[in-house]
Amino acid sequence: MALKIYNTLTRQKELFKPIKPGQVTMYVCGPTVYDKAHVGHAMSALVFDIIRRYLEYKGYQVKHVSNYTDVDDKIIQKALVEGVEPLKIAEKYIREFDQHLKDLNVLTADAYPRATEEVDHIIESIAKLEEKSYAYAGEGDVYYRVNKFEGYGKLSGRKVEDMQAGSRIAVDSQKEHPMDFVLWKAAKPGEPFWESPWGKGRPGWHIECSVMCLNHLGERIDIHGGGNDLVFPHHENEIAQSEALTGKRFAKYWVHNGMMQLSGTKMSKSLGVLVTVDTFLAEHEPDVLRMMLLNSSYRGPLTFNEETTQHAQNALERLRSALRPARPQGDGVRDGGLQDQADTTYQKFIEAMDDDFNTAGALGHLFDLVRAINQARDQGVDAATLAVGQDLLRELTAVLGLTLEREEKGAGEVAPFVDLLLEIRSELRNQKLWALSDKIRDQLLELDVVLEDSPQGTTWRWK
RNA sequence: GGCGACGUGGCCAAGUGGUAAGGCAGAGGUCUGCAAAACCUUUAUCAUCGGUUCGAAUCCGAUCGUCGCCUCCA
Repeated sequence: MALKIYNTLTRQKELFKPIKPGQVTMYVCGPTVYDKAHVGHAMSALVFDIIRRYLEYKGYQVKHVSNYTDVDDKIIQKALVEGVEPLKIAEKYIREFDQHLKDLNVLTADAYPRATEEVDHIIESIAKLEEKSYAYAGEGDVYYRVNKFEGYGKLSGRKVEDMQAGSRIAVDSQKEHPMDFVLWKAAKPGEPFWESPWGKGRPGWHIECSVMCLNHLGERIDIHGGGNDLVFPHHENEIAQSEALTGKRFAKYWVHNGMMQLSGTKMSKSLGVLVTVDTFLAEHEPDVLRMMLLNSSYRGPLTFNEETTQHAQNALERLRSALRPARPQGDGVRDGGLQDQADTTYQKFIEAMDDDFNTAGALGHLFDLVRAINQARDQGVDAATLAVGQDLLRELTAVLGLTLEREEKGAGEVAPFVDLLLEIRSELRNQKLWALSDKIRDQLLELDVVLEDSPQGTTWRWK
């Protein structure tokens, strides 16, 4: 079976063939750290986490790098307002984001480079671009000469002429052409700066990614990812820079995730329309967000609201229902067709995921397995038989990054006491003392312990 | 104005030529002392119009609508 990935560059699904067999290099654009992260940022991280997990599941060795933009206008502005060093601001939000990634069960990347740590390399690269006359300086700034790069616009499908027509681009007097973009920004008084051949200044936004990519992953990479709002100009400019520098095709597959929508528009920091990761995690478990993504296409927009969140929570519970143990004193019925269903599920899961990470389709197949497992349990199969389905479910949900089995708060210590209560309640029920036995059930529920009676006995679980 | 994505049941959503997966919600039922859970049954002709075809949600064209990018943005 072969994996296909939608490539923004060619606008079609392509057979995935990494540059080096068995190995994948993946660079994902991370956030500019000037404020708290919102669930849209988390979405991007989660999408590429799922992609990475699946690639690894398929046996690829993945080298994953994701950056932080830790110097730019907004960070400087925020620092000014708060009266602290810009780097402190960046540091604070990087730490927060790191913690979010951990909380969201995102696998740790091989490197998290920061712009400010690579300034030497950035300067070298700009100088090299200048040498090759892809760049020119003007009053302390350095610009990229867009018309010098032939393929400019190939990723976003625009033509330089068309964009000129749109009058939204402010014409900068230093620029030879309105579409030229800044590689190096001269420092204004009070701004952080680094010494360079063009004077004191700092890197422009686009160059850092080209340079960090080059440094950490090489001249050519397999997958370059980010939100689809980065296609233009950011990724277009990265291509222009990197390919001008190396003379080689930069990224083989450009992968972009859709935007998180809130009340009909893109969730965005600048618009102030957002739900922060903190807010979300205060009310929901991390898997809920992941579940929302899994139930839709990573490339399309994703509506975020109370309803879609609740749906995701409920769907998660449904997956978990399959992992409940076999009935106590099950009569040991064998099979129940679980093995067949497991085989089918596995095959269809792979098929769906191979089709440009069709997680919604893959989930659908997992739910078929869930039903089969629950059916088998109802039929009274023994634990070993049930495990055939459950083990596969655990394996495949793990590929998606879901952690179905939660750390139960002190379950070990509590269990004997709950079991004792169940024993007493069982005796009460035998004597038909319903009021008392219901009281035990109700009060345990208040402590988040759910009792479930069945003809074979009573089981309990955490709510 | 330019470029792009999309429009499937109450909601989310899969499905790219042969008469519509799955989840959530709803209804009915099985089980149960009751409840919960689970299980069973049940709810669509795919934005609109036209075309191609023996046959289209699936291909082509037009229309309407939604969203993104074109300025910082995951």
